[in-house]
Amino acid sequence: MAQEQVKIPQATARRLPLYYRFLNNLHSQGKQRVSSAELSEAVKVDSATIRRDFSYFGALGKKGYGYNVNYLLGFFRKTLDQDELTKVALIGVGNLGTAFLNYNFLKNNNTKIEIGFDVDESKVGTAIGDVPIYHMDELQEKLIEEGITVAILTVPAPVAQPITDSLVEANIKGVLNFTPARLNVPPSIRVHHIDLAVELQSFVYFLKHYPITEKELL
Amino acid sequence: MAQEQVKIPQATARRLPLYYRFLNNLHSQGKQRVSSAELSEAVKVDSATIRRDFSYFGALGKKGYGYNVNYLLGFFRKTLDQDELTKVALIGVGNLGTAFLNYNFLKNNNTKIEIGFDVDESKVGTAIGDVPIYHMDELQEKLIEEGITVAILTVPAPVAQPITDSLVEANIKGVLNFTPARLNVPPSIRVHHIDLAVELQSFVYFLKHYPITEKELL
DNA sequence: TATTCTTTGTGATATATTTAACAGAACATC
DNA sequence: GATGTTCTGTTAAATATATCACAAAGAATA
Repeated sequence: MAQEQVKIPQATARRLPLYYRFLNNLHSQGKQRVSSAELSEAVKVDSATIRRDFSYFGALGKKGYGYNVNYLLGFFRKTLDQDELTKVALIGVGNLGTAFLNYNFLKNNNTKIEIGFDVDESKVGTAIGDVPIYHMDELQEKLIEEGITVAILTVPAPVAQPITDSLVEANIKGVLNFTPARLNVPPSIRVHHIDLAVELQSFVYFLKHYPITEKELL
Repeated sequence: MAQEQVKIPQATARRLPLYYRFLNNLHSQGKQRVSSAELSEAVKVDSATIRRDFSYFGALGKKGYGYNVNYLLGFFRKTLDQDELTKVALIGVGNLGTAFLNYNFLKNNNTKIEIGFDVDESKVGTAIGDVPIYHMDELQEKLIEEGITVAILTVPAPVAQPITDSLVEANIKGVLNFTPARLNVPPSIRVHHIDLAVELQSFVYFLKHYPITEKELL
């Protein structure tokens, strides 16, 4: 498993998949080179931040030229383990879950939803976006069988914790939690929480209380 | 429109809706008081961070006692403008959009999706979770008519920019963008970008490259 | 009332992240 | 080549965020 020499800041790590996607776009548009300023325009991240981010991986660009799209893409492919597939399970095939299944992470990706689970008998046995749906009763068995260690949790809030306990027993290592519940897990397990209601509410709060500054208007 | 005396840090502002929700939970469980340590356990935020967050609004607690749930709830209700409803439009009634419509922000909320838009004729004229769906052609007319200034964008990536341009013309002030596209908008308009694919990919990157530290295992 | 216990609010500090600014390397042009 | 231009990589500084640690206020108990 690839491990950086020097630890990459988390903020940088979060932007890597974004850079990767836009580099892919540029590549398929036939672009050969790109400057941090151009990339900044596309991904809406300050160009100094982009240069700094890239510099954690060494000198990837050339002064006066910019970055070679192919080279950068190849580099990130390796760095982001694009060759090594991570299998993901989706727990809860409601509207949000179905959105994930239909998205199913396009081409060029190292991440694939392999299996879905729900309690709804009308969904069990079907496939959505080529992903087979199993009954929640088979959760542990199937996860262990497939060696899946990452789960996306899109179930109703009241069952989030019991299902998480079950995931933990099935040896899961990370849970991407889209329910409003805050999960209790052993410290060896990573949970990342994305709360759509909170996102909307804090966005509205920002709109009301944080007027656009002079500086931003420039 | 309420405006703080002192600017609240953004990180704090993002946590406010979370606190508010958990305080509501406590209240409906009949709890009278809560300490920062208890709240910390529930929302998974360090207790010192919670105390600091609260302290931006003044001395809301009592030493040796904690916080009075009712008082705090009342205070946040005012602070978060829970009495003033913000109307939101949902653009794009696919799976993700439908998830939002069905969620529709429960009781006690200052945020409500009032109207949805899609191009799919089979959806136009129906209502999902009590929210009426109109054709995208009527976007500008309806938004202006209803005085809606916040939009959730859940459309396919290729149409994200043209639709955003249309939203801007209709006087929208904020866009919560769930498409992978990075939007170009005038500087007076706020965009918050939530990219589900990037979230998943960077989460997987974390799992692989950031082993749990000693400290976290305590 | 005296004593002990609890828990806040915050100064001090640590950690993390962003941004400005620019020297110098490499490109482009003549 | 010589000259001017472009654009990186990075130093320094600013900004933002989180956490420790503890005095002091008040609650609880005896």
